[in-house]
Amino acid sequence: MVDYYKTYSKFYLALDCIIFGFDKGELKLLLIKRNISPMKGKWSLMGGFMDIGETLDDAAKRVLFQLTGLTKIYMEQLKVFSELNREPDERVISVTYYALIRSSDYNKINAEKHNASWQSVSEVPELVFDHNQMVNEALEKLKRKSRSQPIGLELLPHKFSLPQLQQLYEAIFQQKLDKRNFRKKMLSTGLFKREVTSDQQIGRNGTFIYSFDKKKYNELIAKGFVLDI
Amino acid sequence: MVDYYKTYSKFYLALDCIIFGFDKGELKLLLIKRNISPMKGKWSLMGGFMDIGETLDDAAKRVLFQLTGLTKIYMEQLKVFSELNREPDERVISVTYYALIRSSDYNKINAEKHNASWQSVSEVPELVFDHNQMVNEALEKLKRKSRSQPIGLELLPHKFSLPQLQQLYEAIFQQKLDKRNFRKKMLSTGLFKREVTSDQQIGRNGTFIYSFDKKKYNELIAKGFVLDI
DNA sequence: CCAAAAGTGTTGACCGTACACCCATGA
DNA sequence: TCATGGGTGTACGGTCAACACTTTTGG
Repeated sequence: MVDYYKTYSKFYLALDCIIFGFDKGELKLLLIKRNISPMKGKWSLMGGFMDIGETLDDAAKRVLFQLTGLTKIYMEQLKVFSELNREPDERVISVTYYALIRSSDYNKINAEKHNASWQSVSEVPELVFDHNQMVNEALEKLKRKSRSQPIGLELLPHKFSLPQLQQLYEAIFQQKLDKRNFRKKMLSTGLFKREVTSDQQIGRNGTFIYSFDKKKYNELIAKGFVLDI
Repeated sequence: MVDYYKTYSKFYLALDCIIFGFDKGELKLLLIKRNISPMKGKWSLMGGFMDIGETLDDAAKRVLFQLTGLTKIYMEQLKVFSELNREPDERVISVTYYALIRSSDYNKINAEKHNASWQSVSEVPELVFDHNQMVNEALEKLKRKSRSQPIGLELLPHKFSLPQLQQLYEAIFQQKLDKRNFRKKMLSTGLFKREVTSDQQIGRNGTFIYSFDKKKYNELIAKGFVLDI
């Protein structure tokens, strides 16, 4: 029975993570300078190889943890890349994941240790292999998904201002939005709770702080609600 | 250099195809009764293993061709399934593709040879391994994508009537639609050309036949048009 | 005191939705 | 002749988009 499998080929399986962040009104990517061959010294996505005994999701989490030290990060499988010569020396199939990191977690990342740095998505450098293509696919997916679901919130701190939220969507969709219409639309969902706070770190005095009511959101979703930003 | 890879594990890579069709107002799946172990005699998606020297897209096309004899079929990568024990005897990572087949191509398929048969998506039998989960993911994807893009048209003959088109969307979205509003919306896009035809095969006499203007659609898309059915 | 950023409502246009009857055909 | 299925238009309500001024604060 088991012999049945033996006629088939086996492949190396890699994971590559497209790690998004949002800071100072800009959408960013966490990139590393490779310190291993091949392509040592070139800019690259953070990646790794899959081990026996873990699922792809596990492996992606592990790779992200190695770079950032963070757990409980929003991650989602994107696409598999399998072109014959995508890596020069060996046939490697790469499964991509994209991850969304809150800027409030930035300082926890030991970026120097991995030669990692945040770079604006509007100026992505040339990356190794097919990594630029991976980044483009991830950006498209982020845009598409942001239109119908509030995943963008995974990029903001748990408490945020409406101007911050608007900047985020402007960065994702790459277009200016009308302030009054944006506020109206967001607040009309009833999913944003205004926080009573004396915290002055977010914006200037007079700026209202909100949090997202995830519980209420899930209840609405269960009733067939569609966000549609 | 190349030794660098040698510390990593290799995996069997399988392809599984979720093959949709549309006939007599019903959305269907092409399923096979497995004639090989493991799970011989059980219902299953059509699948196969990836070979050295082909990409995943190539392999998916090959698998689909083996079953249906059809080429130039709409196919898209869906998701990778990698649970540790998803197949009982060996660790196999499976990449799923979904395919959309026009009912006018049905008769070209030599279904008996592969123990294949079309079954309604509303009555999917119990399938081997995690194939039911694959089908559910594919259905969700088909729904989501149909809302913004006319991929459903890949399931219809090139010439079709508006009632046919409406039935298709009703089958995909699992809900009744208003006839007049549906027609208005579709025709207002200007993407459907009424054909002058004496062909009586589609519907009854008096039924207008349309075709989709793909060229015009691509032009509109390029200008930022979003279909939004 | 001046520049920059946050807060706040109204209106007109457009789109989505609800809804009923006639005609032709085939059983 | 009757049941089935295809074709057709209007009116109401709601949502989206455009638009300007005041206040506060930090430099």
